[in-house]
Amino acid sequence: MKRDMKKEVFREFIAREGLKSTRQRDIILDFFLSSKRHMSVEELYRKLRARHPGIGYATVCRTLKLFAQSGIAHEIHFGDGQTRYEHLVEGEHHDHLVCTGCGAIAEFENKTIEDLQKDVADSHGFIIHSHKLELYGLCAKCRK
Amino acid sequence: MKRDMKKEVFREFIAREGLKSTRQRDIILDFFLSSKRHMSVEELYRKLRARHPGIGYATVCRTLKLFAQSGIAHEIHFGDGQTRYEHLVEGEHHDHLVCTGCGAIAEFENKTIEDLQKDVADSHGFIIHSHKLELYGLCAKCRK
DNA sequence: TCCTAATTGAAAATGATAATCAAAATACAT
DNA sequence: ATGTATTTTGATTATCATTTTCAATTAGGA
Repeated sequence: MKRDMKKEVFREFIAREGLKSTRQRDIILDFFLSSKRHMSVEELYRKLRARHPGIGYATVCRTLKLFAQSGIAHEIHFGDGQTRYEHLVEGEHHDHLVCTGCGAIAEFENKTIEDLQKDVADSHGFIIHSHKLELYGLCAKCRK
Repeated sequence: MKRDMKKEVFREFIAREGLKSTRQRDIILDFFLSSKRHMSVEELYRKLRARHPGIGYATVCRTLKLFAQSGIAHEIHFGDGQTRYEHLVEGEHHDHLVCTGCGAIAEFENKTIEDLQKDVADSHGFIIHSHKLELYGLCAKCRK
């Protein structure tokens, strides 16, 4: 399934780049893939540390960056100074609804919006490589 | 016109909050309003400093934050670790096209996209307070 | 003018990430 | 299995943009 596919993609990335497969990378990858999406580095480190006290913060940072480079994860910034990573299969994309009340994050995709973005870019002579769309507000629970 | 209106809005903000009108705030406001949009704090500080050597970095940071609070400016983050401010009249809104080649920034507005965003939010039970849409790619010059 | 509270600028603190570096681990050839 | 060159690790230190601190200054009302 998807999970093993990502592990395979990362394995290939490691091999292609001449990097090494290590105990720490395996542990972090397993933990990352079985965690909820959109975890901040700090949060992931804290939770991982409870089970694997030996792993350093620097290693977690480095390894998450590698996940992003390999294409199995994506780095996201919501403007709160925390870097978050979400696991993601290559080519997949979605945008975020962020609740400013409780911090909940919902994902969505909207083909029409993406098409309109392309139109906007065209009219300015730009070629888009990536985009970021975030909607901030209150979720159903918090708006009460 | 717009420029004086913003100065007036800020003046009212200062009064309402029980803050004081100072020489530094006046200088920074004038400089900010007559500068190009999307300046980073560092860039603004550097240019301001050339004309007014006495003003400290901390004061510039603090004052720009006040501009944002008063509603005459908006804080933006493009993910490069630099905070930028743009001057803006209350209620105005636009999104950005960012050239990853030369750093050029173009602005756009698209009512249809905004409407679709609202639809998305509705379908998730969210109420949107703000949003961020950034398109990253190459501008006409850099794509050659 | 006087007085109190806000503001300033310089320097130190913060907070998240990145770089350094000696020690440990890995991959590969033998 | 062993050696060895190379990469990786974890602890520590550095970085970088912003914030905070704090004593000195300044604003604005009494």
